[in-house]
Amino acid sequence: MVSRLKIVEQKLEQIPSEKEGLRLWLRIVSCTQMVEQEIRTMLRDKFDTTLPRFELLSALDRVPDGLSMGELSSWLMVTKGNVTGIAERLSEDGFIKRNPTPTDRRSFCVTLTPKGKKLYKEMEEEYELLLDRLFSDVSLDDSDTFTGVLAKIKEVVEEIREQEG
Amino acid sequence: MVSRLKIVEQKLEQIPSEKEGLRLWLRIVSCTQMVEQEIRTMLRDKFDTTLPRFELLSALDRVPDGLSMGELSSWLMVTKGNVTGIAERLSEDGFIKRNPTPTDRRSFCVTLTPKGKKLYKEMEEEYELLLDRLFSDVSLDDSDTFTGVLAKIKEVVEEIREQEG
DNA sequence: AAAAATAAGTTTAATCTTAAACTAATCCAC
DNA sequence: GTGGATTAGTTTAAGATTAAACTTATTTTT
Repeated sequence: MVSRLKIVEQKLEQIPSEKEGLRLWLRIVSCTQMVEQEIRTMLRDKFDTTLPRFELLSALDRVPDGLSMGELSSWLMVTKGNVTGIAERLSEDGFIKRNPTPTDRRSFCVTLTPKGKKLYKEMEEEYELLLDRLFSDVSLDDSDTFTGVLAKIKEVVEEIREQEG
Repeated sequence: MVSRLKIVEQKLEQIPSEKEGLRLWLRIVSCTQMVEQEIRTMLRDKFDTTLPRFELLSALDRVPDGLSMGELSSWLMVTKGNVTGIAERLSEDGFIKRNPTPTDRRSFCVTLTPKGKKLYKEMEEEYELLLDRLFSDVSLDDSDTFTGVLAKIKEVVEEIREQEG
């Protein structure tokens, strides 16, 4: 049977080098999963919370006037139903508030409560500390190239979406 | 309220430029989510299946001798409990088989059935076609830089894990 | 060889996630 | 202003995901 430690490397070694797109994609995915795991572990150990909850609070912190459920869904790139659930639990715990919108009775304006703001500030500090540490070895030049590649990929996705629906 | 289309861009604009690590991380995450969404949609529309199921079949296809549940868990970078569930459903549908291991009665050697192999081959073709398309604009040079950056980040994660757990 | 430690895999309980169907409110065309 | 389309958000049903507790088997220690 296959050696345990080499599993992830083996994954890439077995891909023919002409499949450059596939190799690159698998590298991105595994890196992303590793970094996310670090963030999750930190959030759980230090704040007994989850990444989706943190991300929702983070969105609200950046837009002090609040966001609607649909805007949160776009911002977080998850379905509206998903936002409903996370927001419900955060609301029960008193971290966010769903304010009615005067101009549209279907809509809410979701904002952080003082309690939520306070918690977020504490989490944000640890979060940015962790990211600084994780990305410390990436030079500004590399970062620029990297950003450019990501932008290209996103553009292609957007093109495909326009073409196909 | 905030314009719908610009939500994701606004997310990045609001981050101070000195927080380079954070910016880069958010770009990676949003790109990854977009690409994953395309893959998920393709798998659902064309094969009525999900990404985790595809990934498990993919792992088994690359190691014809089979993988244990624990190896699948490492390969896919998810918990063992998660693998149990996905493998159970794939097994019910007749795409994989869990063979007993003669040397260890606790362990299984999971392999693709002929039906599973056939399905995977069809999916693989579409999958690679999609990835080629998505990554077509990325030059080999950029790809190298990109891979280098990803490797650096992974190394840092591994260092942190050695230090702390 | 018995006891203790480790390892493989499952189970549990909770949360996350999605797509699709749904309800209610708003908008728009006429 | 009525009727049809759109939009905001929820609900539903199924699957994915996790961490922690657990069961059983293997290995190590003494």
